[in-house]
Amino acid sequence: MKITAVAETETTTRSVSIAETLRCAILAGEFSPGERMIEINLSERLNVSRTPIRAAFQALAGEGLLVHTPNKGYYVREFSLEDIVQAYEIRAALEGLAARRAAQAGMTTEQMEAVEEALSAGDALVDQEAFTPEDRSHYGQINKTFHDIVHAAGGSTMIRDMLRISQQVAPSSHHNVIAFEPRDVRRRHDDHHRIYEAILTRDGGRAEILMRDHVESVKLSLIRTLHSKPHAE
Amino acid sequence: MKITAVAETETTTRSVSIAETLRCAILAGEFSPGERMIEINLSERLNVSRTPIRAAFQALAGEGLLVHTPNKGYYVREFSLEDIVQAYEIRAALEGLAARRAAQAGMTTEQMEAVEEALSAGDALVDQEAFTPEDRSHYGQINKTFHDIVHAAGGSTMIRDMLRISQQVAPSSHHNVIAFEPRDVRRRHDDHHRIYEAILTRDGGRAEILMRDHVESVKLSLIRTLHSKPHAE
DNA sequence: TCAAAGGATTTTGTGTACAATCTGAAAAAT
DNA sequence: ATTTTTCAGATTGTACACAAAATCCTTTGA
Repeated sequence: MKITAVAETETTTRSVSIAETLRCAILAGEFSPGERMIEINLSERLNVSRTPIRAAFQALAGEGLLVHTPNKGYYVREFSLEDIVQAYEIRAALEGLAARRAAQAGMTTEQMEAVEEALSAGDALVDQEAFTPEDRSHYGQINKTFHDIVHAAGGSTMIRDMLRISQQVAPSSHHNVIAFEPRDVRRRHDDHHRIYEAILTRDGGRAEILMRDHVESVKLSLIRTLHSKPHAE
Repeated sequence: MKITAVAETETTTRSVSIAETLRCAILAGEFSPGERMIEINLSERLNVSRTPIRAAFQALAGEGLLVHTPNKGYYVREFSLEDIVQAYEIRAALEGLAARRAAQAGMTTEQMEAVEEALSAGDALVDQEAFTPEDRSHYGQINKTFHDIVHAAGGSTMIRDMLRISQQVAPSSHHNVIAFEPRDVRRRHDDHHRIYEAILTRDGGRAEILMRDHVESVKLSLIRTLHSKPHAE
């Protein structure tokens, strides 16, 4: 039998790992929106030449995290409030699509178990009077888990790519700013239950409508919040 | 195969103009899906060094026209039938969203005039018994005009970016392959009238539903066509 | 004949030098 | 004082050389 040399070292090129590094740094808010990304600057900080830095910049520009202006360079993309609202609209449309497809295709046993675990954990959390910041962060994770599983179950590669891009639009700073009243969180958690139910019963139309409205409600919360204190930045 | 080089205007860099050149070449089908893009090869044919070629590759990879594998290079992305179907689903969702937003926002006078012109031109075309290939190509342009105006009226920057990507998925070869029966064309042209009417009357919900179904119907045509002659390639 | 092994060739990844362009501040002119 | 001009420094764009990795082809062994 033919055995090709297996078990390669974790060979990733510098360009790829630097792109990963910078992606995390940008998403963590270590660069300000609109900030210019100076090649030689990062080249020194990361101990590589400009070449892999440029490659990483180009990759991140393709993902929409940086914007490029010829002869001027790369800048951290800044999102207007309008951009963020639009991103939620896109997410609503695409996550609705993914939920419908998930209902049509069905979930694997592992996915169902993972969703049920997330739902139970959420049940325990929202059953409190008030939320600590840790609770909020924890619920954020649970929420992400739920949506990720729906994407995995119903999202095609292309849908997931586009969802990833539209999710990057709302930077973490804004995400946390959104005032998540306990009442809103309970309502959204209840949405999760209903969406899962619709998927289980293979009701694609209902899953889609529920998911769309679920995501739209976050958009509306955002608009409401920023409307009541417009200059809260 | 001859690549028509884009004119080197002084206001843009080589990387940008080469990306433009290659984008057109790929969309025109001058490279086969899955084909490996060899840097030095193109570098000689276009009389530049490998550096701007690499930059162009990276940009095109960001747009989804090429895929990159570390240490192996860039390949022309190939789309499975499943990919194409998924792209139509995404388009249906996003174009529906754009139509709703267009209805909510309303159209400018110029946009309305352009749509009405496209609709009239279409009316004249579909009123025939049979279509020549020129007719079909002409109708394709009219169709594109209609959708572009709706995108312009209702699509945010982000929606339009994503639509552009999902429209690139179905290469021209496949596009033309789809058997557009006169009956289907007439039906779709009628859809355009109704969608426009819904936008004019500011009925966002109706505009969205009609547009979604309109795009989905193309998807279904495609599935039907490829099902009846599976190995028509 | 076939498959594995090895090396030569090709191709991509990276560093670096230099050219082209932009930026910002000081100097000159009104 | 304000605007324009100029120019030096900084930054990006491009070419090229070399290193690292993959690919291809020949050779070798059963």
